[in-house]
Amino acid sequence: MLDFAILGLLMEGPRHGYELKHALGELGFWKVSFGSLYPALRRLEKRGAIGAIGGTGRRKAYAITDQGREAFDTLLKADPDASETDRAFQVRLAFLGHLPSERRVKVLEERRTRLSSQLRSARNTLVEARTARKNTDRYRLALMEHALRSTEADIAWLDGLVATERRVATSN
Amino acid sequence: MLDFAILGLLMEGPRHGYELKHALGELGFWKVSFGSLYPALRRLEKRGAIGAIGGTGRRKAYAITDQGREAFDTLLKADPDASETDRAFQVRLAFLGHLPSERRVKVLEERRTRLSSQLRSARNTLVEARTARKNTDRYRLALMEHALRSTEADIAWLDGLVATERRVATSN
DNA sequence: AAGGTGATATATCGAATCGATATAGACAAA
DNA sequence: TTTGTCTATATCGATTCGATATATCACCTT
Repeated sequence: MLDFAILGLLMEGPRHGYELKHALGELGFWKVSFGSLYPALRRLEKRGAIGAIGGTGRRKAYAITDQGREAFDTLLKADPDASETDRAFQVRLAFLGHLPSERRVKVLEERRTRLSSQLRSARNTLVEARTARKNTDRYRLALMEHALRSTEADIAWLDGLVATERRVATSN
Repeated sequence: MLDFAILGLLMEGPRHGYELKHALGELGFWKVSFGSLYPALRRLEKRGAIGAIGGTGRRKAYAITDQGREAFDTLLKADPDASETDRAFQVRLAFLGHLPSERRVKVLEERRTRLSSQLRSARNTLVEARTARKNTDRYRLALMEHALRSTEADIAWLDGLVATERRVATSN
């Protein structure tokens, strides 16, 4: 998924490593480490998906190649399987604009389905943990409740995104 | 941190691997993989922090040793440095009950400080991204806004925990 | 009783990622 | 000049992940 993210960012123009790290970090959900980033750049370069173009001084700017654009498209269009990570979804979301509108809604709704089922099982676990007989630690209960509420918030957020997407789509 | 989590769970009694995985998963923030868990168990066993006690049939139950209890205590009391991961904090929180009340409040407030500064920089990034001249993609803006709101929610949650902790502490 | 199925449980592999650290140029301040 | 801070690339060892293999147990069906 880091490869996908790098390709996505380079779709908008050349960047060097440090810039890519910051651009990813600004999205708010992934402070990628140098130990991941630089090896990934070399991976992509070896595959011919990106190419180093001369940067200023010590900087080493990379640009996406035609082959890289193809790889990005493939990853973008591959429909996310059920086991997709939170992070994988967020990366996908960051570049969702590259997909046509119907596809976007589909991605969002699949994610919603997944979160809903997570929510259901989290609720079950929580009511169990609350039974006096288990006597779960206060802080652990707090963690469970917080995770549950975060998931609820995520679902509401997704609903908002779907609503916006439909509104924008029909207004065209 | 996985080691810490395992030790913490074993503080309450012997468990086998599968149980540990589920117990961690139920906390809602970490679905640890077998590829992490079993090597961790062996790591801890080699260090003498845990010991295998005969489990039923195919199960291999582990119990914490005196040395393990010491290791747990050390990790518990080590004050978290600024670079502590989200996950590290959550694990710490899961076992915060083992600390005396004043210490708990300190941990919570340090975390709050950290999140506040994250929030500030996220806000700055967001207003920048919103300027017309940058013309940031809609979904990327949505991600940034969502991350920001999640952080706000986390802070509010922490405030609640601190309030509860103080209330409980003074009522004793 | 025999066979099938699904949940439980341990184990291991290669790859991705992390966190820490080293190095060094650019630029500013003292 | 020296000192320090920010930018930038790079690499190391350890951790964690995701996938997969394998075996056992519990339960159901025939």
